[in-house]
Amino acid sequence: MDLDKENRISITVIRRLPKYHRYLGELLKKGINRVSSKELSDLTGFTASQIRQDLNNFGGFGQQGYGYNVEELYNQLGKILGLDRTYKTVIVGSGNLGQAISNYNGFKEAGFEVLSLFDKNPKVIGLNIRGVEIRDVDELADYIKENDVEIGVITTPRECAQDIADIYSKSGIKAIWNFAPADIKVDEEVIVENVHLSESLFVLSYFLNNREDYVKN
Amino acid sequence: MDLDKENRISITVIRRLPKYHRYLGELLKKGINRVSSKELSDLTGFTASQIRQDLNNFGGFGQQGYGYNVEELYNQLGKILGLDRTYKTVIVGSGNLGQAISNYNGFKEAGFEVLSLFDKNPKVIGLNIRGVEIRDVDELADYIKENDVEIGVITTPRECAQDIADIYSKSGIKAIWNFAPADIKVDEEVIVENVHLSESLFVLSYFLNNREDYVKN
DNA sequence: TAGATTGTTAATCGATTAACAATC
DNA sequence: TAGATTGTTAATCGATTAACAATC
Repeated sequence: MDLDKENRISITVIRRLPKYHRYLGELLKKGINRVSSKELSDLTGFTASQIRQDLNNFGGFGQQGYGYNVEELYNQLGKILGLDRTYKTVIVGSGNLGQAISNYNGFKEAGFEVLSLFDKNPKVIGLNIRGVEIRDVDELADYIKENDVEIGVITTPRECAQDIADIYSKSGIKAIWNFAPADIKVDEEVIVENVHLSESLFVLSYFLNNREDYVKN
Repeated sequence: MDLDKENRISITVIRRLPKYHRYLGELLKKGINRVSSKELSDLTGFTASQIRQDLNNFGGFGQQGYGYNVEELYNQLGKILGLDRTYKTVIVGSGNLGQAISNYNGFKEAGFEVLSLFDKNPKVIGLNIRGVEIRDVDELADYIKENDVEIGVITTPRECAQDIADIYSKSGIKAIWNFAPADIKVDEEVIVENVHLSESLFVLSYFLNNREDYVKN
């Protein structure tokens, strides 16, 4: 029997965690310090039963007859998601999308610090975007090693994505956040999270043309 | 028995369609005119059995002993996804993310035409971003009605998202592509597709800290 | 104590995979 | 015809929901 497989928490559970975390953060900001699975269900749209199941994968955070302590659960989920530390990050592709990510304060607040942008266009190399310099992509590998960069973002055109992924992979980066509409191939140990915007738009388009298949959530 | 429910194609199937479509487009560009479910499996990472099941939800596009005709399947999937026509689109929030979407040729090529950007910042109203004007958000409702806009994008900060969603909803927009980190509430008949970038990043962060749970795909 | 709500097991539901007859 | 590969049914697997004892 494969114990790893037995204990592994399924991806469907993990993808719900950020939403719990977000709503708990909102409750916390409102000064609410207690929440039941039923109330979380009303907020998130997931069933109360599912929420209790999900959370119990990581431990018994609740208390019978009471519910969950908002602050504690928020912090626990933050820890589970790895939001209790910071991550050195670089972005390759300094176009609008790269800049959008670089400038977004929400990521910085969550611990994702963009050290540098990279591009191959000489016209933009050297520019400074709200305090973040654009460097030559030729320097990427060295920069990653020298600065212990852990996360690499790809916001280049599709054609360049695999090349950048190769550099990332060889330079020992731990995870790649890929926005290019391509499925990049990397070494086993590198984690890849894709954001395929076209796919999302096409799903929207599908439902626009097939309303009868559309169910909220 | 609810026939609607019986016939409804599940969201998990629909979310795989854009990937099939993308790889078929690549095969087509390479001049390959025939593909088997086994070959599509190697490309996409889904099982051949699943691919055949998925496609058969929409009709028997294949031929025993032969496989699928690349061009025909590509066109059929495009039709299923609604990519055989164009969509009038507006974007509210003319920051980097809004501009990234407005400028991206891939969406235009797929039929999504950005008519206008909108913003509430007087400093940017009137500017022209690669041929797309930034208008005052006060004109949004009228503009949508006058131009029969079908799709509205939200690339504003979180705080404004619900307000924009309300305007969209009241103006008769058919679908909202939401990038704000909030779950907007709209009328039943409006389709909402969310792109929650933080959630994607947090999942990446989870796997970075829990490698043993990471499985490709 | 009585009421509320969790943690957890069992039941159900749905999605994926396996298998193979049909047939090109 | 022989080989290949689909379309489709049945089997398996996994995820969600229901139920309720435990307990705060």
